Amino acid sequence: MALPHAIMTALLEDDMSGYELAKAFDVSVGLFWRSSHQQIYQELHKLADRGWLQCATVAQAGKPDKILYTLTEEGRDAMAEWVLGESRVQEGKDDLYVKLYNLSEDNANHLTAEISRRREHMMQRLYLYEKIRRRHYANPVSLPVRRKGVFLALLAGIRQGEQFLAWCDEALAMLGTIDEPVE
Amino acid sequence: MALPHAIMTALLEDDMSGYELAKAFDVSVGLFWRSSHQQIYQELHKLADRGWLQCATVAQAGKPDKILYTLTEEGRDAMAEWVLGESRVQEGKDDLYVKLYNLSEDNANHLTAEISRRREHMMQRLYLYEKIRRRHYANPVSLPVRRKGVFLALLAGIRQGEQFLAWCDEALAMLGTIDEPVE
DNA sequence: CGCCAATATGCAACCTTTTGCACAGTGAGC
DNA sequence: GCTCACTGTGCAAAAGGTTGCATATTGGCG
Repeated sequence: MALPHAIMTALLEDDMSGYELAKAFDVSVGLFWRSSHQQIYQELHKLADRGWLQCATVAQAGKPDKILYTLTEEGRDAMAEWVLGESRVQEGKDDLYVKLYNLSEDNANHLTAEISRRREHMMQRLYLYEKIRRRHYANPVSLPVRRKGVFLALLAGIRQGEQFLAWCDEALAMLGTIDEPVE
Repeated sequence: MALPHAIMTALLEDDMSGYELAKAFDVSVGLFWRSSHQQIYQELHKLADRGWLQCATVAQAGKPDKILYTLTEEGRDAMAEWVLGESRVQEGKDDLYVKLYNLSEDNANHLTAEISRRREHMMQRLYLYEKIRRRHYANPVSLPVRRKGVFLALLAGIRQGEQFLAWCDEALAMLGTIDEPVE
């Protein structure tokens, strides 16, 4: 289970509140381990209880108070240890492919539309990836070690995305040859 | 949630028992929606209660009795309806990438080993995919409609797998440039 | 006969994730 | 003053999934 570690990863460099964390997630580790703000708040409590995070209420000008979380030494140690553990192969779960097992003349149009939507969604995702890449990882060879790891994760996202677009095109071409049912 | 529908998909062509289903899963829909036998047995009960499956105890020679499940008309209707619904984009969750966010000299060797293991695992998976492809989907254009859908799912698996292997090689090359810490 | 492996089904406890809701402070605009 | 949007935190219930155990039949091997 990686959520607590994904959260601590986000806190490696910056102290953050739950709200900030939830937003930062959308453009960093969260790209590889998504979760909702409810889950994040809950997990932050657990991590603080375990002594891996420390928290402090901070007053802000023009905004409600926030609770700032800081990674403790114990937290850093736990992270280092976790990385050295076994990680299980993540098996895919995507109902799009289950639906494809049920392809028929009746639903070919619908599935075509779903794949188009997925394609569109992935294009946006790739646009985000490329923006991050250009901004922070233009020259990967010169990066410090940790950032090289982040770059590799980003690269995996980019490659997967590009591959998915190509598959969508193949799939759409094939689905285009299926005739609609006569009414 | 697609588990019930993945199960019904597996029962589209053949009636099966929970045990047979669990095994069939490993080489068909289960490739895209994995689940444990416990979950399958549980779900079969629910589906039978809902009237989407019918069950019958069957005596066997040389083996314990089994409970054979058959898709009902209601079940088929529910499937057809489900395919036409919205399916949400499946966000990836893989701790390998979270771990890469924590790359350091201390864990580079470990992560190299993990990626190698993943690569090996994916090679085996691809071998299975290719075996299925050669055996059943050598000439996709001539397939009946439903089988074309299955082929497209298979193709997605193959493409994703090949892309992953290529990424592993890139990652391993980059990790190879990181020096071990001096003891 | 005893033991193991394969076939076959299932419960119960637990953990994780999702869903829907609730509350409260602040600034901007009407 | 009212409403809206954004910031900020959280609970509670339900659904989904994992882990570990329990049980029973049959056939094969030593």
